[in-house]
Amino acid sequence: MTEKNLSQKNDFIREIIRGDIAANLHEKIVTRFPPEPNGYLHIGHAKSICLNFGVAQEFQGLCNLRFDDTNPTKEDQIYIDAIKFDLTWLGFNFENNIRYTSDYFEQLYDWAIELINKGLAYVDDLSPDEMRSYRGTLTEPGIESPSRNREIAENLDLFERMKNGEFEEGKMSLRAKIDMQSGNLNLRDPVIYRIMHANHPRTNNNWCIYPMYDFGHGQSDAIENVTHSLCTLEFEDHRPLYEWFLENLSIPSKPKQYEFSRLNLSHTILSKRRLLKLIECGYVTGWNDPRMPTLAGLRRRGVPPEAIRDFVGRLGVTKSDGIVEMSYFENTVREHLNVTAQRRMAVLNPLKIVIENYPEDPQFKDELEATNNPNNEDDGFRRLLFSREIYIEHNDFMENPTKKFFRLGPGREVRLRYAYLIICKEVIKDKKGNIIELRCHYDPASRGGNSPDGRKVKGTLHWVSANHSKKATINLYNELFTEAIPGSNGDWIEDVNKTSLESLTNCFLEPSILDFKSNTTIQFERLGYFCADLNSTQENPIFNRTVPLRDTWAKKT
RNA sequence: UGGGGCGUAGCCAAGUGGUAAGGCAUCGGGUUUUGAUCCCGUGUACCGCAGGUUCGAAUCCUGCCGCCCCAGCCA
Repeated sequence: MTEKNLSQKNDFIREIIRGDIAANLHEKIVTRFPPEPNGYLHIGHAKSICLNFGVAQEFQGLCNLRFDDTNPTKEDQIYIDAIKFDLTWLGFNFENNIRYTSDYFEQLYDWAIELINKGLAYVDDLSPDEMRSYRGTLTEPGIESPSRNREIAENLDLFERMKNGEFEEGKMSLRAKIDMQSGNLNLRDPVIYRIMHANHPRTNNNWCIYPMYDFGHGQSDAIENVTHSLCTLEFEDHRPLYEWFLENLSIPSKPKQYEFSRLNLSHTILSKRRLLKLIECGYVTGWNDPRMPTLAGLRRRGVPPEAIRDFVGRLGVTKSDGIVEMSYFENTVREHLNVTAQRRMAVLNPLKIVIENYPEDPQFKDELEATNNPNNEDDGFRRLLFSREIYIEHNDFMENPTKKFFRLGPGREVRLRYAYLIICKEVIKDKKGNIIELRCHYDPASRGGNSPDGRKVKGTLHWVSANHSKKATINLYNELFTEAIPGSNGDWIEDVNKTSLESLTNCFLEPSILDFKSNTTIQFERLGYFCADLNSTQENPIFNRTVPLRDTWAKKT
């Protein structure tokens, strides 16, 4: 499905919304994307982003970006900034709809007091350990805390003192009074406020008690008049609690929560906790390492945002959790790049060729014309300088060619793309027997790569002029994990791919490649899609491989 | 022996009682100055299993099996 018929998307969530609209339930559809600013956005978030913003767009509604900042010990302004940047890059506008759960701290506090006054919440002085043992287990009911029947007045007083900073962290907490027998552990008197003597990125030292997710989320939705609160499957059994608060509080609206399955991608991990560990342990260089499935990593790798949007759109939205093959993602990326990327030539592992019958005069200027993008005439042509000494890819030559190898070999003729037909006359080796140079002859009549007499050449090779090309470093990225599902045979960290990065430092680029900035991905013909790294300079060019071209030849051999 | 979900080809996924869409992958073939792209073709899916209802069930009922999530003062 392409983005053009986005409106045709049909999944259980959109079905529910259409039903609600038909039943005239809402004036306007409102959704929200609620990241916790404790890490960078990854492609799994992109699914939620496209769903929430997409739904709002399709039904002429609204989608708020709401930072769920209720845990100051884990959150940071740098993440808030990074999330905004990534969201904009992905192509979504939220400037007028930014919210923070911390905007509602005052209201949330009042609601907590409302709950106390209704006898539906109490201050507990159980320690975290005690609370755990009182909670029971999956199969045994919990037992009630001794504090459970504290007088309302005392609860009010204690809660006020919690707020005033009279207690240490962990000494007191505010709990909802629900049901210690419930089969749903979330309903066994969940903590709704805890003490944290921590500085908050936005409210600074105004508070030393902070609401828990369950107490903050639904009510924030209600404040924002969210109609459809879309979250992932693991929150399914939080829904009764979500509804319990809305039921028992004087809230302004009644949002509904719906859950869909989160995205799992093979050969990578989509967990902020684990991603952070990869960084901390030095397996990658940071959140924006090109191997990371983060939006920042994918961007640096050269993946266009359109491809990400299209990819998550193709997956659909369901409640069944599966694992999507990485190759599916790569294919979507190739599909976009194939039509948009300009073509250039670069040689990764150079093998020098001297064309013996080519003019030796250094003043001789031989300019050839090359198409920039066969899929887009508007990209026009460029001029390529040819010369007597060129580089081709080392593996485009075989001294003893196998039957189906149709590239260069002794006595064989191939075409140099946009240039000439050449024949290999001699193979030159060093003392160890390594091939270090080829001596060839070219056919002047084949200029442009044409075959003047109609003779067939099976191979067309990319090349670069030895004297005119620019030396560069090229990073080839492979899968971050060797296992499709990291950790399926033990510790996930053991499955980190030791060769996820191959850095080649003796590569040669056609000069015009240096004109491309890191936000433009181009194709190196016959190799793949590449883009300039963030740290690339004119003096020290560095290019990252976004994704290789499909290679059915390599596959067979 | 608790609660909540999910189970349609290798992967994603339509389907909502009338006799199994589509995409990706795979494998063939054609075109090609990128072994890319493009174009054609290619799958016996015991619709988790077993019963039942029905003229007819992936779709309804019952029972079973498998997988995922939940015992943070994380989100």
